[in-house]
Amino acid sequence: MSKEQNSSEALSVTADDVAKLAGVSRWTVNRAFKKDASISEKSREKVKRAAAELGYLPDLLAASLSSDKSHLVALLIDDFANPHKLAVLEVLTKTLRAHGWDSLLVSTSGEEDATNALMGASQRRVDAAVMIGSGFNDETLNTALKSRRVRKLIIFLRESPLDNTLSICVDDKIAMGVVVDYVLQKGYRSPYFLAGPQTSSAHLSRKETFLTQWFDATGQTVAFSSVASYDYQLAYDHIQNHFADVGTADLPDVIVCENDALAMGTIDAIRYKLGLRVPEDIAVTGFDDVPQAAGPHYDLTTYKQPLDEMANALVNLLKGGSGKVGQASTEQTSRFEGKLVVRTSA
Amino acid sequence: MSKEQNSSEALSVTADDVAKLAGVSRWTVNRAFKKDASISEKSREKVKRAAAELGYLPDLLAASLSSDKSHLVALLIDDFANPHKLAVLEVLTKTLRAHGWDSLLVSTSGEEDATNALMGASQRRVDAAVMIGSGFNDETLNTALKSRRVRKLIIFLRESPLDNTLSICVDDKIAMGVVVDYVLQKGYRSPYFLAGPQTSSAHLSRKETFLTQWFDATGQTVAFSSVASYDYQLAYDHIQNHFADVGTADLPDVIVCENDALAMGTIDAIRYKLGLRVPEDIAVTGFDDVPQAAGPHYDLTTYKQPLDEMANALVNLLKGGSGKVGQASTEQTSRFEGKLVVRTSA
DNA sequence: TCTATATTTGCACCCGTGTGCAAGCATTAT
DNA sequence: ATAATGCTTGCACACGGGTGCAAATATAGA
Repeated sequence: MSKEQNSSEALSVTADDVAKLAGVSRWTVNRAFKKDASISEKSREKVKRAAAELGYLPDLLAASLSSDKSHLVALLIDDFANPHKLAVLEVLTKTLRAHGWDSLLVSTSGEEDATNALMGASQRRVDAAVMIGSGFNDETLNTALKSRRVRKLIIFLRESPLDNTLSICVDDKIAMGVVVDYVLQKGYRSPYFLAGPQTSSAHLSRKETFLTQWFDATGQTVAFSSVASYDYQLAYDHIQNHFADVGTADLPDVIVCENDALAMGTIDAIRYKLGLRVPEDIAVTGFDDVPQAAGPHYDLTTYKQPLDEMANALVNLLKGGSGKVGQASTEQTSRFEGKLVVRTSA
Repeated sequence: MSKEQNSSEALSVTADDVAKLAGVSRWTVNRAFKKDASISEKSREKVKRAAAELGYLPDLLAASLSSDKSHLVALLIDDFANPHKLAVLEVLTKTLRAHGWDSLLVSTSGEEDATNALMGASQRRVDAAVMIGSGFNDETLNTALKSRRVRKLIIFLRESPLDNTLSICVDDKIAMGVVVDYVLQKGYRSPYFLAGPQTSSAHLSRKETFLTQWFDATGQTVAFSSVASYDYQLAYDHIQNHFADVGTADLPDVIVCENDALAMGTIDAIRYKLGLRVPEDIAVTGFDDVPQAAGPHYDLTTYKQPLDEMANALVNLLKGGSGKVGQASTEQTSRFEGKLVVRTSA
């Protein structure tokens, strides 16, 4: 029986112990574990062998403390309703770990909590905080920035609304251009745009980009509405209510959704509440390409973001050292180009 | 130093700085931030004010190093395909944070990687490692345990196969009992069980529990099969292939799935490949109650685990208590009771 | 008022590793 | 063989705060 799961001595194997066994100094032990350290192969061999025998591994806490580099990144998420987040988390944690960073996952609820979370992360000396998604409004970011306790603040999957933060996201202009082209080419003429929460910032949203581009191409304005969060259920309810009493002639022929979560709610509302067919009566497009979108039920035409590439960009940013919080730069935003995944929903 | 600080200065505000400003010693500053410390309200006030002015927050790295408590928990996940994981992550991170723990998210791919991940986490002195899900086999766990570098190893959502690990999971016996009762009560007589990966351990799987209980209730054995991972697509393909050439008379009247991911794949295969109806031709049950299960498309009858309760149990375990809240035993496995969510799929 | 007791405060030492420098050693050129 | 050069190695000091104990102060009891 092991109420005590481990022996305490195993945990306290320190570089000194290894040094004694290997007959070298503690610092030589240290160097044996450092990649580009100046140490002879012979010593390294010797140390590694001793370390293995004792089960020694360098203590990252102590290392972080003295080197002032934690190799820790905080991932802040406020919206766990969107299944896309799971894919994002997977890519980010795997990519980061492959490059030597560990991920601190922090879920935040509400805006002021985001600031708390950021402060908490900073207490762990994270090398960077990555805010994933859209629920973080400008207020939050501003407060966070003012506190000045986070080394790097990176907005992931969203255009940065402030000029002193870094941002990694898809190029909405290109993306929406592709969607507009596709929708037009398929012959749809009266689109409806379903957007998520509208932030107060003046930056161009995906919705506005679509509306503008559609207007440029056709001279027509696009009807739209937005729901309070990127939530399946909200989209479902909204579409149902919004189009319940609309005559067939006035229905859109395609509903362009800001992401897949909304698109899936839209499709189900069209089918199960409006009693119409997708895509015959109303077509639907999404954004993200979540796993469910590929299933036979939704079979969603959607725009896929190059997550791997974007994760690598994040690592690059971490390695780069540029882009300190509060430091203005002209390359604050890295925009990426994804690709349209055509399926049968539109 | 003026009130205005640039970012690099702000990061290095230390307890000494606050002490100087407040006119006390560093240790008093420290106590002001500790809950049950012996310190007068007056001093605490004074220190807090000074700390606020400087923007001081105690450094968790240093604290962890010297106190040997990191207040960090590693969450190991190897299966990001299952949307249920997102809900689990949300509950765990929120609950842990509410109790003062941060979460290190580690995604592992493959068995040997799990051991690496565990070692990596131990280098950060995590208070505990929580292995979430099913992909971790006994070999992995054994290796991890042998290394003895992790303080506490907790298996979440799965029965622990070893006797020196802790486990927090749903009581499969009760859960499957509820499912068996429900299926019987609805009049289904020829069930089929679709299981996920079968671990080599001798512990009772959900599948075997169902089979046993069904046999006890009806004297009939249940046909079953298993797929290599809890994956929508695998279930979809498997059901499609398995039942493609089966005559209508030989089809099961209900397919009991080990979790919702499999159930959703099963439903879509039944509808889109076999061309049959759910539940009229074949009913389907799941396990987990993922958000998608509630949608009108699947509208899945499924068994919901009490995640909040289980997360609290985890916290309890971390605090040194037993798994079950308010229970003082040193049981290795804490089993919880969920509830059946009845919808229209069965 | 004075001592007995409880509460606050300060301090030496420790946690385990990184950094820059200088001494030690080996290798090569003269 | 000797000096110049380049690797290796050891070391003092730092990182920021926790712990237990002793000194200092406040409170209570007589």
